[in-house]
Amino acid sequence: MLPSIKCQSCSINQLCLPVMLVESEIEHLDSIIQRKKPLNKNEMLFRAGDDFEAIYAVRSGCIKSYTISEDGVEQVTGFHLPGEIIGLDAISREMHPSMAKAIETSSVCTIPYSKLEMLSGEIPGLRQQLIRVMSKEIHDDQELMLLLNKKSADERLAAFLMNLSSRFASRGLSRDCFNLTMTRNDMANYLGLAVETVSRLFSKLQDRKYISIKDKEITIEDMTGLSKLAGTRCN
Amino acid sequence: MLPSIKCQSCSINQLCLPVMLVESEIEHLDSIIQRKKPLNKNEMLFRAGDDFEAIYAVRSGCIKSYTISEDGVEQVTGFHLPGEIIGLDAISREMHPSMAKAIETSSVCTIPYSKLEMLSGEIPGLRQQLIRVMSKEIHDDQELMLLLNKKSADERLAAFLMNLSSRFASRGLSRDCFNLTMTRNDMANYLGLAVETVSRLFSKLQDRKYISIKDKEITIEDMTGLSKLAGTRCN
DNA sequence: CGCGAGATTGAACCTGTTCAAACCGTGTGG
DNA sequence: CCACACGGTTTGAACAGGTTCAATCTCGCG
Repeated sequence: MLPSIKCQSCSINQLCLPVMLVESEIEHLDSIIQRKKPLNKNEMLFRAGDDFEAIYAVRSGCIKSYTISEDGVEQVTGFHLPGEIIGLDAISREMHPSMAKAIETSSVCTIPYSKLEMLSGEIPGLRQQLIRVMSKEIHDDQELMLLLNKKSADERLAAFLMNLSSRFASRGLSRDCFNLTMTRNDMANYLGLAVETVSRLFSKLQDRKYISIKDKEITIEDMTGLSKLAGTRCN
Repeated sequence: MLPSIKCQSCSINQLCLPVMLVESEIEHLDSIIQRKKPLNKNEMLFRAGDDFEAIYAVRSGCIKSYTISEDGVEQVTGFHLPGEIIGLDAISREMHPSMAKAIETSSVCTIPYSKLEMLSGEIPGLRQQLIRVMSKEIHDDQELMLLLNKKSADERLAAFLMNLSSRFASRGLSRDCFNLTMTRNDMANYLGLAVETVSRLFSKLQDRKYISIKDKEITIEDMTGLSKLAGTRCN
């Protein structure tokens, strides 16, 4: 518990649950939130089958969420950046159907759901924001389905990079230079491709001067080109 | 407006928003719901870009929801049976990002969102159920992503049929004999396959006595076999 | 009867997978 | 301090699942 960190002063509170709240309401929300010590790389936040107690807001770092099918195949369902909420898929069954793991040192805010649910009865703005966040997740998932179902490997990777880029930008970070903290494996899994394919595509995108990569750091050299690739083009 | 139809007497109210409500609350909910005349086959319920006014509950028939990407490619995102709620992806942007069309004669209940939002401040059970429905949709979408990303064509079709089967069963209908109201094209699109592939797979599943098809009516002859196919197997 | 949308079947093709090998960087223990 | 092991990445070559294109079939409907 780190009492010094509060929603009121959190740099990303405009991306998170407090968006529509006034000062006094934020204080109220803040009072139910628990903040534990940061998770180390590869540490689990929750596992499939765990009782549903709380939803989580990413404060820093990056959390990977994924499911495992009966036959043991892993499916990465998302990479969550600061301000994003995790665990919403657990509400309906009161049990986590998916897992969440830190892919780099990350801190999260724990929001006990029963308290949030009560509070949302009192604060209309909180209720609205929670529902908006869920609605956005539904919408984003549908976009992802389109991506996975209808696009070629090139388009998928380009779209993935553009998506990351704009999410970093909306957090006040650079839109054309950022770290790819996840492994090639995780990316490939998320995009429904083989690792080898992703690796080849990175090489190709570099050859064609769309991007350049140094270690984990990617620089988008030709944003319009890449976005065109993500959209319509086929090769 | 058909005043004779009410949530209180609706045969599927235990699958719909009223699940957790007591009689008086259901009445209240019912009072804000509008019921128009049924939609004909191929009639649109809403279009992408439409202002978000309401969410919809399917009462009878089947509604297909789908998106269209910038480059005009259609992606079917779901087939909605009675009791299911449509339009939840529109809340966050106050605009419909997707389309919904009746694929057979269907009736829907229109639930004006501003009124629902207000009512959900007064009725905790309604708020909870709305959030559960959204949570379930998030979860279902993730399962679908796994299906599209990690499974072979055979597994996809088998899983699709099993999914329909169990949804019909939970509506008190036969779990092993039902109508496939959607076209092969829609199924293929939804599953991320070519029409031809779906057609071939149906033939194959019939040859191997998993199912039999007569016109639009499918009978599942070997439920355990089909579910095994949907799960682990590969050919 | 004949038209047209949807469904089925066949055959060639292509994108992305799989298998295999090598490479690179980092942390660990002798 | 170096050797080595190991996870992650890259590259090459063969393979396969599903697509694409084209032709035919079926059925409902004017």
